[in-house]
Amino acid sequence: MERNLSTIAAGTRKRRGEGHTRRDEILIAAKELFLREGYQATTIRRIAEVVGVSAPALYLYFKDKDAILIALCDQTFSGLIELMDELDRQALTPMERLRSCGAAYIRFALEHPREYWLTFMSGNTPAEVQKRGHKPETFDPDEPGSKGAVAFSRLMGTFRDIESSGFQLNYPVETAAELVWMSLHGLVAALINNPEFPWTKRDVLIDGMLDLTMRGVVKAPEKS
Amino acid sequence: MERNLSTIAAGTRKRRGEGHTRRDEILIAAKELFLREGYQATTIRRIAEVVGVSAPALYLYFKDKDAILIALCDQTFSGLIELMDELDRQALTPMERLRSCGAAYIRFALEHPREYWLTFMSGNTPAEVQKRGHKPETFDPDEPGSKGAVAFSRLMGTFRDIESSGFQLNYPVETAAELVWMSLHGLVAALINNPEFPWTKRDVLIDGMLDLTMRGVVKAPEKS
DNA sequence: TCGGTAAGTTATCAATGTTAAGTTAGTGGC
DNA sequence: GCCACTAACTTAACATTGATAACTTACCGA
Repeated sequence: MERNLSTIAAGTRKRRGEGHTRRDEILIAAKELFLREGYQATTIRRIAEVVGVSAPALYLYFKDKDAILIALCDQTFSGLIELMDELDRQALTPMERLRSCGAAYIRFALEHPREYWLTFMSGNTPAEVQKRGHKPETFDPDEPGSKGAVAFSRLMGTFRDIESSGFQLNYPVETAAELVWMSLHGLVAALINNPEFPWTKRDVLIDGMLDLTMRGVVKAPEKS
Repeated sequence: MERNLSTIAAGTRKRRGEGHTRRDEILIAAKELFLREGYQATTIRRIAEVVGVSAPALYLYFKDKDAILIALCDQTFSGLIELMDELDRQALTPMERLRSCGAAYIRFALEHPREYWLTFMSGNTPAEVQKRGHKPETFDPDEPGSKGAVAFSRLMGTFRDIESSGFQLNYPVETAAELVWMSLHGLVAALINNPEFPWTKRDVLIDGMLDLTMRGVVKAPEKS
């Protein structure tokens, strides 16, 4: 438990206008600690210690501890979006792209389980859920905490492409995208949250879930 | 936020041998508070106050705060098991029973979203996940925290019945059960955790997910 | 060079989970 | 009847936590 994490820049004070680099340092340290010890177990003081700065200094850059987590979630979502951009660049049929997208999503989650956990499963207490029951009427994709919706809308775009390329869906695009994402999330959430449970082989589960969702959502083409 | 929760039994001290009733009172109060305010937001002192007892008294009955949550999770799982018992008593074909079981699961989750959240999504920090990577070699279904596995094995039984009643599955029973449960969990987890997200209609999503999983897991019978 | 302010510090707060140590009161044995 | 035993508590305190208030430092532009 005592693996040491060297301080990033002990004693150096940032030049004027260079505060954002300190902000980045905080994010790097916080991410490392959140992933290693968990969100709750990571204290503001510990983050500050790793950065090489006093604890209250963090409040110059983040409203509170949650804001640090939200910023990190946005980073993760941006990573997912980039991952989809890459798939767009490859010459794939929309169907191929959908499956690749699903496979990439699962791979990302299982290769970075703690990051996935942090992003998709660490927030959201029931109390919070009850509180913020309202949405802002104007959607700003750059405001903290809204990169997730951007990523999801990209998935919907893939379904639109599938439909306009001649395939028939069993559901409207929104519903199809939601069902597929929910299924994949259910898979990785279970695997990540209960790694000790005696699941059947991962490869079987992954391929099984991809088959299940693809077949379930897009109509089998008529044999001609 | 100030809804008052009357104390259960202020000032009365339990007779000798009646400690377990105090334990039950603690569970009732803790459940109410956990559901209302969330796990983190609920303090040991507040639970004690509602029960009408001093804070350290809780440690006579529970090792720590987590132990209270685990006991409540077991209660929830027992409820799910009972729900399945009820379906067993109805005269249904195995296929009907599977779908009813899935529908009942979803209904339970959406009717008691906070209880579901508490049971399936509130624990499991990444740190914990890394720590308890070992399982006890002897499985005791009555030891705290293991009612979940019992409930899941019941679902597998349903798949065994389907198979032995002549249907063919696309996967081994374990895999089939896991895929179905994961999908349904993904659905309700998303709906519960992000109720403000503009999902398509719930009924469509629920029926869609049930269709998707059933069709995906059991082979369509040959038309004769 | 010097005032404004970005970038920090120290001191302190109230709240939290948990433990130590002492107290009360019911009960079985004589 | 009473007395030792112990189940069922209490009060006091601890170390840690997230967060704030108030003060300081040092860089940069005019």
